Amino acid sequence: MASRPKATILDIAREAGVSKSTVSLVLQGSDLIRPETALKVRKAIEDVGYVYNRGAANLRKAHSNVIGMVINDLTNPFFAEMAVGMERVFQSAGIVPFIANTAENPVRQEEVLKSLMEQGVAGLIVSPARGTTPGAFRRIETAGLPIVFTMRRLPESRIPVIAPDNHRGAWLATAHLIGKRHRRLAFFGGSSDLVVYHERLGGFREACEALGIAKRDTLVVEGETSRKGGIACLETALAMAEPPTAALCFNDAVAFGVMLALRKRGLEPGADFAVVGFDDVIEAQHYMPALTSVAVDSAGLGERAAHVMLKMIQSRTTRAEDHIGAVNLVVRDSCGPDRRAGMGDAA
Amino acid sequence: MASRPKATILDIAREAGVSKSTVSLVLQGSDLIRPETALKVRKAIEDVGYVYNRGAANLRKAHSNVIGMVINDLTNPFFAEMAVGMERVFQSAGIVPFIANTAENPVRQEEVLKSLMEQGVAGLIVSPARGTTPGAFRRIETAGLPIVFTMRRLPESRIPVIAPDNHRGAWLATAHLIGKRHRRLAFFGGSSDLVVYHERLGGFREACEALGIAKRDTLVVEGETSRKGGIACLETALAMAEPPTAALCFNDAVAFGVMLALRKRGLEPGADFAVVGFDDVIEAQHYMPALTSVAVDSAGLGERAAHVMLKMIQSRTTRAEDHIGAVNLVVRDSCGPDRRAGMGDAA
DNA sequence: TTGATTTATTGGAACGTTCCATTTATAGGC
DNA sequence: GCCTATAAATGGAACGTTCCAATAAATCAA
Repeated sequence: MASRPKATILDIAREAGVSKSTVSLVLQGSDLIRPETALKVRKAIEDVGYVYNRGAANLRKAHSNVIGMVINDLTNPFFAEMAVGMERVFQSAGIVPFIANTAENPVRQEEVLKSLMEQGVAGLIVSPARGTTPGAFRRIETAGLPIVFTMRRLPESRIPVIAPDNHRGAWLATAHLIGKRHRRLAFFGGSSDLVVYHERLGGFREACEALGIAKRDTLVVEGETSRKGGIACLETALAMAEPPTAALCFNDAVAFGVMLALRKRGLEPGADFAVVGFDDVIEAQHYMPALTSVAVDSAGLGERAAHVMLKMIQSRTTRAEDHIGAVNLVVRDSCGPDRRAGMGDAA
Repeated sequence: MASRPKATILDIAREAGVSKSTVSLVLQGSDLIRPETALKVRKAIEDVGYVYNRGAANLRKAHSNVIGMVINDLTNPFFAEMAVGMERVFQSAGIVPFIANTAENPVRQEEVLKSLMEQGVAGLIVSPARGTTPGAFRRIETAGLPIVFTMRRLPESRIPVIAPDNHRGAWLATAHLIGKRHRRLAFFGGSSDLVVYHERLGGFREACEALGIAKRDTLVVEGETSRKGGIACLETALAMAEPPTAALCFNDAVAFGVMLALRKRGLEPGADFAVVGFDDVIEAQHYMPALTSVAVDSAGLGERAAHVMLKMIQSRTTRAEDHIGAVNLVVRDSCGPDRRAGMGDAA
């Protein structure tokens, strides 16, 4: 019961009547060992309740087989799905990734990265926390540790990025709204300290311009990227003199918030006000009404990132191509045509 | 750029013109070192781009400061919240927990546990995967490693458990339904290989019996603990000769599925069929109609589990009290009275 | 000045592995 | 029988820390 001094390969060696080197070789599955000897050793390993000390091994081997995944928000199903996609790939490569959550806190992120590095990880996949300072990854870069970013990029960093085509996604969604006869459009949620925000907002703006929506007929409301943020955005938008009739939301959480706020005001999402989300989390298809959203295949991007990381480790390089994942607009029930525009047409 | 041989305390010592012992002491913040010397050393640390090798340190120190959290399903917001609760506690204790996902796969769980142990974790918090074999944790127990279970318990294990009061929660929810005049009740979702299932179903059964619902008027449908499972459960239930008018669901995901299936059949959840969930995930309050559910405070239980773990590590013990968390029923809009019963009364 | 005491610093062994260079045992060729 | 080739097993140094015991330097009491 009491934790006796834990067994080492020397204990195994004694138990099996061989040398520590032999035990080491058995542990590594070497074929230099006679099968009967290996069997004997394996039995001893069981008997003494041995657990391998990877720390000691890494001291000699230099390269571990653990990879760190640093996620900005695990409670967001979008990032959770991405993490699971990565895990799938690593599992089949015989690697156990350790996940750490930063909760969008750059300080926490710093601690987490430090700890992971001290642990001697072979590589790092990071979805950076909001407000990450540009220098936060310099230590890692100078250490020559393979690292990739997912979903988010940092302003002037040269670290490879695996992310969806935010610009095109926003463009598609905006074009869809315009195609439904909406003429006064809003962009809801997000804040300008995120590169993703600029990408999505940029797509929105360009689509508006290209498809003949005047700048004065567009409204941009920054806000939290959560349901609460969405609720707030809608409130401010509807308080305007000439409120928009449709909104592209920074992400699905914001969109859900907008739909809730509409309902609370007795308005029907889709019929009375069109809303499009971004990310297409699983909940999107289950909401009432089902949410039209830009699908980014988070799990697929996670897998991709994992593959890139594996290749980097294998080829001992610290460079890799960026990958911009395809997106597509999944049209559901949350954006009918602008009613007033419709009526105007018919009349 | 190319990864030069990484710096060690010896490099620092040379750079700063002191001995490695001095560097080691500085690293540990010892007050045996003259402040000016410490400063000099710290500068050298920066200059050579040193990263601490915890593996090497653990070789001597025996006790690491990393804790493993093994979660059965990170994509389930219920478990994600719990994980975040734990993290909060560990963070303020200066500990970085490593999270690993098992995706309800006992084989994967085995790998993950092995890897965590090899890494030399100081303790383990585990939410066991479904179908975990009873012997899966023997290695850990014999190693004398502190371990606690959260949310789920194993049949004959003596490992401490932090879990909600499932029995009472189910009792409360069932009583609520009966109080709403429902007389034919169902229990939807879950499967009997989970202890939690028996606890919740037991609460349901006892409440029925105590409050005068005959066993033949209750229906139990096993199923996946997901939306899909909920949909399937409702289908089979409504295909019965005398279908139930209300259901307690194994968890919220099942409840969401049931509500979706009702809508698909043109029935209104709440008015036409009452549904109660379990866990009270954040989405519950945002659904239409808002879901009545048994709140278990997953984040709180996570925090509790983390505290227990810290205490175990600190007191070098492997035993701890079980903790059964209080639950309470959050009544929202998803269960009106049985219409027929109501009409019968009025007539 | 000398010896005792305190304050800073240091060398060296130890931790549990891996892996190279050896040694020992086994087999084959003649 | 001896020599060589192959197969199997082994000892020892090294990896980067910590920490004890020891030393060196500074301070103090006499």
